[in-house]
Amino acid sequence: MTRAGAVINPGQPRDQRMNLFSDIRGLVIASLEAMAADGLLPAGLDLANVAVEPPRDAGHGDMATNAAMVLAKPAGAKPRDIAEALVGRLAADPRIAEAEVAGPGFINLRLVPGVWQGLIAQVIRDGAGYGRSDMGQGAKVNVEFVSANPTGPMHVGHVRGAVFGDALAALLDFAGHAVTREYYINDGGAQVDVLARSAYERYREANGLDPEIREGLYPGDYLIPVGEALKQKYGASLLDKPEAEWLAELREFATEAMMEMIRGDLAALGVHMDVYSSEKSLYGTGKIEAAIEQLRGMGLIYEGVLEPPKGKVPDDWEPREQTLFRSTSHGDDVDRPVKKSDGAWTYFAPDIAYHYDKVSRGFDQLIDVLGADHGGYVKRLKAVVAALSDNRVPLDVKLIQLVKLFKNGEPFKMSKRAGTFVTLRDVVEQAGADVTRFMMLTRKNDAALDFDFAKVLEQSKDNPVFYVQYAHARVCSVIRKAAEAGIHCDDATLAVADLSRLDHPAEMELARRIAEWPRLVEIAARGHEPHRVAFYLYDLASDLHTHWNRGNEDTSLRFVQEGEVETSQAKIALARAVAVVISAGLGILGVTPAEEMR
RNA sequence: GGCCCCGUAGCUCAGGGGAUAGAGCGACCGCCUCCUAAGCGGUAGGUCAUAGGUUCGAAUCCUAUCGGGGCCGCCA
Repeated sequence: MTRAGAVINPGQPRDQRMNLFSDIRGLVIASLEAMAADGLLPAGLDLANVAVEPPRDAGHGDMATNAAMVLAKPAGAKPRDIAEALVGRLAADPRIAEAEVAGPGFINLRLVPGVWQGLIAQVIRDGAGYGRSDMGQGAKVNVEFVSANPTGPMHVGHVRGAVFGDALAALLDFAGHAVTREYYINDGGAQVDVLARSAYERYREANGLDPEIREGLYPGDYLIPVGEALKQKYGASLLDKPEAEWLAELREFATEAMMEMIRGDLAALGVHMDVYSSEKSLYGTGKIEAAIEQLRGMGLIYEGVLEPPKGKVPDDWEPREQTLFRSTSHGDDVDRPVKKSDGAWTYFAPDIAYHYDKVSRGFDQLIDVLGADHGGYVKRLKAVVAALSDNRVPLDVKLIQLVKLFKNGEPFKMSKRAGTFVTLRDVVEQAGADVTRFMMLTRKNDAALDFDFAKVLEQSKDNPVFYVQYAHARVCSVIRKAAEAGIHCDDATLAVADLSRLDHPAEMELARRIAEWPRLVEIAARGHEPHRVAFYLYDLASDLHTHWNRGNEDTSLRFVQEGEVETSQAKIALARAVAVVISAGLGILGVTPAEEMR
C-alpha cells in the first residue's frame, strides 16, 4: 500500500471546479448506482437526498454520508445492511483511507493525506478562482438594492442594504450567475416635488434672500450647493416666477444633483451599480399603462371596493371604488389598488411597470433588497412578478432589518434636529469601508444589527474584521520572512512543492476547512445569504490562529523550518492556501485583505 | 383583527431534518529565550419560548399558544 505517500489529483482539468465534497458525493452516488446494477439495491432510487457533509465532530472523520439512512425506507432494507455494503465499495477507492458505519447509520469517511495535499496544490493553482461554482449556470439575476429616495445623502440606514446587496451580487457572480446590480430611483413621487421646493429656497438664499425652510421641506445643508449651482445656471431669473414655472425644471436639476451625491456615497462604500432605473421614466411613456393592460388581459385588473381593514378601522375610512389588481390570485391576502380615486396611479403602479420591465429584460431571477418596513409589500410584488412572468421568474425579497447605532455601548437615535443624524459618509470616514462592510454582514439580514463605533474601530480579536484580516496578514508575514531567508515561495513554486511533507493531523485539519469553501459558497449563494461567507472566514481565521499557536509548543508545525527549504515550502503552501481563500472570501464581501497590520 | 420576522449559554449571535447543540463577549485558570501574544488553550454556563403533531430521527418541518418587533387606508 503506497497510497498514503502519493499526492492524489495534483491537477484537474481547467474547466472542472475543485470541490472535494461534490467529488466524494459523486463517488457515493456511483457506488450506489453500482449496487443497484448488481441487484443489491432497487433500481431507480431517488438519490437527491444523499448528502456528503463535514461531520459536526471532527473525531468522526473527514466527511460523512447519510446515504444508508435516507435509502433504507425506499429500498426496503435496514440502514445497517446498506451501509455495510456501501462501505465496502467506498473503501476500494484510492481516495478513501477509512470508511465505517457509525451512529444510527452514518458512514464516516477518512480521506488519504494525498487528497488533502492535492487540494492545497489545486487551491494555489486556482488562486482567486478557487471556490467558484458553476451552480448558477450563467442564469441572469437582477439584484435591486439601495433604491434610496433621491432627496438627500445616504444615511446609516441605507448602508446595510447597500452592503448586503453588493455582497449578494458578488456571491451570486462567484457561484456562476450573470448578475446585474440595479438601483431604482424613486423620482416619480411627491417627495421630489418637496426636494425641488427645498432647492428653490436654497436658490433664493444663494441670491441673497432669506430662505423659507417651511415645515415639511428638507432642511439639510447639502442643498446649499444645489442652490448655488442653480444661481450659476439661472441667475436671478426664477426669483419672481410662480412655482408652476420652475417646479419641473428644478425637480430634474435637484434630483440629478442628489443622484450624483448618492453615486459618490456608494462609491465611497465600494458599491458600483450596473443600471440605474428611473421611476419617473415610467410615467407618460405608456409603460405603466402597458403593464396594467398586460395584467388586464389576464383578467387581473378590475374596478371594485375593498373591505375596510380589520381591527382598528381608520376614522376616515370610506368604501370607494378603485382600480384593483387581483393579487389574491397569486398568493396575496387582499387585492391592491393601482389607481387612486382621483384617477392618479398609486405608488404600486410604477412598481408593477418596473418589475414588468425587469421580467421583459430577460432575467431568470429577480431579487429585491428592501428595508424590513416594506414587509407588507412582499406578497403583492411576488404576485406581480408571478403574473407578469407566467410564474417563470422567481422573485426573492430580502428584507433588511435595522441597524442600531451605539457609541461606547450607549445607544443613540438619529435625529436631524439634535445633530445626531449619521450619514453614510460619516460612517465610512470614521470606520472605513472595509470595517463597515464586514460588520454589516456579521448578522443575518433579517436580524437587527448593533453597530458600535467604538467596537468597530477596535484592533483586537473582538473585532471580527480585524481578526480575519490579521490571519491573512500573518500568512503574508510568513511569506515575507521566508523570502528574506532565501526560500522561494511564489505561487508557481508552492504549487509544485513536495506536499507529501504535509501529513500532520493539525495540518490536515486546516486543509479540511479549506475544502469546505466551495461547498459554503454554494450553500450561501443558494440561500442568498452572504453573511455565511463572513462567518466561514471567521472560522477559517480561527483555525489559522490555532494552528499558528501550535507552533509555539511543537516547533515542527511552524510554517518556516530553519534550514529545510522543501519542508518550509510545503508548509507555506498550506498557509498560502488559507490566505487565498480568505482573500477570495473577503473579495466577495468587498473587503480588502490586509497584507500587514499596523 | 390580519400578514411577515424573531424567541438557542448571564450578554450578542451562528446553526434551519441527523450522531454528545456551537462561537464571541463577560467570569475563572493557564501559554511569549519561538514565523506579529493585535494571538492561543482550558474551566464554568443551555427544559434550543411553551404544548401538541409529522419522522427511524426535530433547535430545525407543521399546528396552536405566549412573548418581542415590523407592516396593514387612494404615503412614497
